[in-house]
Amino acid sequence: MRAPRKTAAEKPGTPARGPRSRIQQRNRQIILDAALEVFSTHGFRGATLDQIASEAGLSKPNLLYYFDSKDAIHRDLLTRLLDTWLDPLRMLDADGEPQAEIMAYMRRKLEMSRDYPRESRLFANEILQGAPRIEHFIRNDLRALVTEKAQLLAGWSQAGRIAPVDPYHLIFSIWALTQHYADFAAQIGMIRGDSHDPLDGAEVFLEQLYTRLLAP
Amino acid sequence: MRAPRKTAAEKPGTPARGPRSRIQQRNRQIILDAALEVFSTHGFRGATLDQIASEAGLSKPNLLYYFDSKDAIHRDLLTRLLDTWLDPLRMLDADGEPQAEIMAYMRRKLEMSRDYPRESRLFANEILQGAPRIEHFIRNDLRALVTEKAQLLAGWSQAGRIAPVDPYHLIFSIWALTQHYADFAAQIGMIRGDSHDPLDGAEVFLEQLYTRLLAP
DNA sequence: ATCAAGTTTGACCATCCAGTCAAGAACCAA
DNA sequence: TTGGTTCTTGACTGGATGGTCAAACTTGAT
Repeated sequence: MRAPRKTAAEKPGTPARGPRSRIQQRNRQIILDAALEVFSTHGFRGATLDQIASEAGLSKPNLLYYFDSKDAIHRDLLTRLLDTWLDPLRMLDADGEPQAEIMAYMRRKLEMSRDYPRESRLFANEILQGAPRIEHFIRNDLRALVTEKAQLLAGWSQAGRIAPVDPYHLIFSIWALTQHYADFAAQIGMIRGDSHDPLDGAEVFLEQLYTRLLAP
Repeated sequence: MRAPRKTAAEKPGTPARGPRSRIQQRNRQIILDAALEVFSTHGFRGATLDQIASEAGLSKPNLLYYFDSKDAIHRDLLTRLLDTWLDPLRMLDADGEPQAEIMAYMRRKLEMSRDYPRESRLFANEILQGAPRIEHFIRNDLRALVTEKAQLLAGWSQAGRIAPVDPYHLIFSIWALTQHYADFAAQIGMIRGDSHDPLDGAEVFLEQLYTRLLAP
């Protein structure tokens, strides 16, 4: 009776599956959205359940009716995030035109900073703290994907299809440049004026940068 | 008797000045160093006085003999950091050779990521949270400096001495690319292997990048 | 050696906060 | 309408944490 719809498939640790009532689905979504807002700006320890509850317009015990713990909410957010975090890089196509592929990857990452800045900050917070909760993801999934794509990039370099560049630093540079617009948005806003869109001009600049960097 | 050497010059808010005993100087330094370690990885809320005390090898009440509060330690760290945070950009010389000046600025920032990664992460944490404690610094000091240097860069662009680039995004790109190696060091380490120096190859890559970007 | 000032700490307090619980309210199928 | 299920919450608990304090210890100038 503690957790709703407790079925065999919903053991703790197993992501909750199966059908949920409309109220369940709606409130879980509201809670996750509120929690994303709070966790992404205050970090895990800095966030309180009361803050999240207030942001969600629900009572604190009510949150804990839908999620087992503060940690469970955070874990859920991270899990959903990581599921899609790799997609842009995964789409880098070995059969495509090298420059266009890299440019498209950069554009996809920039879009993520524009459309999901809170997710980016949640991730940044996690890395800053030493990535304690996603270490396995980085060491396994992310590492494997980066290694694979770095080899692809290295191949393009050696074939003279792009300039000879260190493929790892090329990937890191795309992460750094695109995520900066989400993670440091507060700073950029204060410098350029808060009404100014932080990403204004970013795409043109980054296209210019990578066009010049990659030209063979 | 609560605070040591309480003189008129040491009102709260005023940075403590005047002579301090050797023990004072030594222990304040030890505390600040321990606090930097803890704050930079766990953030302000995530850090506890017990953690800092343990890291410093002192008792918790002893910390509070040297600093009025947890907040005061954090404020002290930030103040010291901001004092030097602007220096690399400030040194960008209007009378120098444009490309060499920008390259030297990039190198100075990269050096800071190498030599002071904890300070970089402390700063990053603060910005992620919306920069509540350093808003005035960013809106005033940093904003003025960036505006000034952006005009300098714009002048160089218009004079054809460097390629025509958006000066603000040029500055942001240097921040993003250099600070990434400090702020996301954990991720880089997990991908490239923890024994590998995260900054290995970074300087060469960034020189290549900015050489190609800035060539008129 | 002496003693006043500076330094250290065990014990303590007040608050905050994650999580519990039992009772009540809303919902829905029959 | 009825009765069981799902949802909601006020009141509470235990532990963590920032901060206090008085007493004890150390230091150094005389």
